[in-house]
Amino acid sequence: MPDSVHPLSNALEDCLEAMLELQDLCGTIRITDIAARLSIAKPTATQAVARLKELGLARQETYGHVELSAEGHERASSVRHRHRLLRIFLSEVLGADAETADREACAMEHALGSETIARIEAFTAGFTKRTSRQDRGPQ
Amino acid sequence: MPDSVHPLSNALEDCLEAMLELQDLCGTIRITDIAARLSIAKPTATQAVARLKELGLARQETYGHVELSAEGHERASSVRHRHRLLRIFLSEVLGADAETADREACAMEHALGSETIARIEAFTAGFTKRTSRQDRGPQ
DNA sequence: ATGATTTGTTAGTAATATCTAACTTTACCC
DNA sequence: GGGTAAAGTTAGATATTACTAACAAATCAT
Repeated sequence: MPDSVHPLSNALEDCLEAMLELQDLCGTIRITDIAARLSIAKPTATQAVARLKELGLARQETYGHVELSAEGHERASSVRHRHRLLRIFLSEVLGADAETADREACAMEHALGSETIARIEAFTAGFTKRTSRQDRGPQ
Repeated sequence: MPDSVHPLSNALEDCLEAMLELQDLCGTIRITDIAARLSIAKPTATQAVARLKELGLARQETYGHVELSAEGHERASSVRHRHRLLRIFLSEVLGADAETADREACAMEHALGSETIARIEAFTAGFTKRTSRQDRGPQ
């Protein structure tokens, strides 16, 4: 492991998450696409990637394409997991509309520790089961 | 109204909240106490208050004591309300320990819109009622 | 009332996250 | 293959939030 569990800023976590999504969606990660996805200017994306490189979470040779390191991929997956979970919680459990759920999931994903995330996960799972069993279900 | 609903940064919302608590606890608001409550250096507190003054949310004559304006008080109350609600939600509904609930409520309070806050409020109220009616309750 | 303590401010620095403008590379097309 | 378009970088500026060190003002206690 390159470095212990340095906490990342919101901006860097968002960048990692965008990178993972782009990886899965396009097969490659480009500065321009990161910038578009996060609605930031390209130089801002360049700089964020530079920081992630310093932290050992990304790799890129100048003017080349960007890659997540193993650790970067892990961190990114964790962020994405939180995001998805919170989105579901906000929409399914609380009844928020899709757009609000996504926006606020993105804001919350940086605020909660893994313990709380696990609690929300369990709670959401229970809620969904309870709710989907319309009236009587299996006993 | 001095200014429309300028969104405030987390730091400024935290400052307003601390000021309101100090107002209620001590009757006065001092830079030193704001700094202590937020665990920031005194010059940082001075600076935050200066910004709040510019925004019409606080009043203070140099070296004098600090006050919330009517609008500042409103905003502060809103932040505190969110904080308290989220703390209850995290501890009562999700079962987080008191310390975690408070810390993460403080982080979440800046991330959620009033609509979502209202949803959490309703949900928590329902949950508490449902849960406190131990087994049978009325009917 | 004066000297020491506490409180508050100023000044200067740093890190983060932004931006725009200008430049350099790379890629693509004919 | 050479020129344009797209992608990426560099440089320089700004705002926010934070700090420490040094100073000024207010309070307090004897």
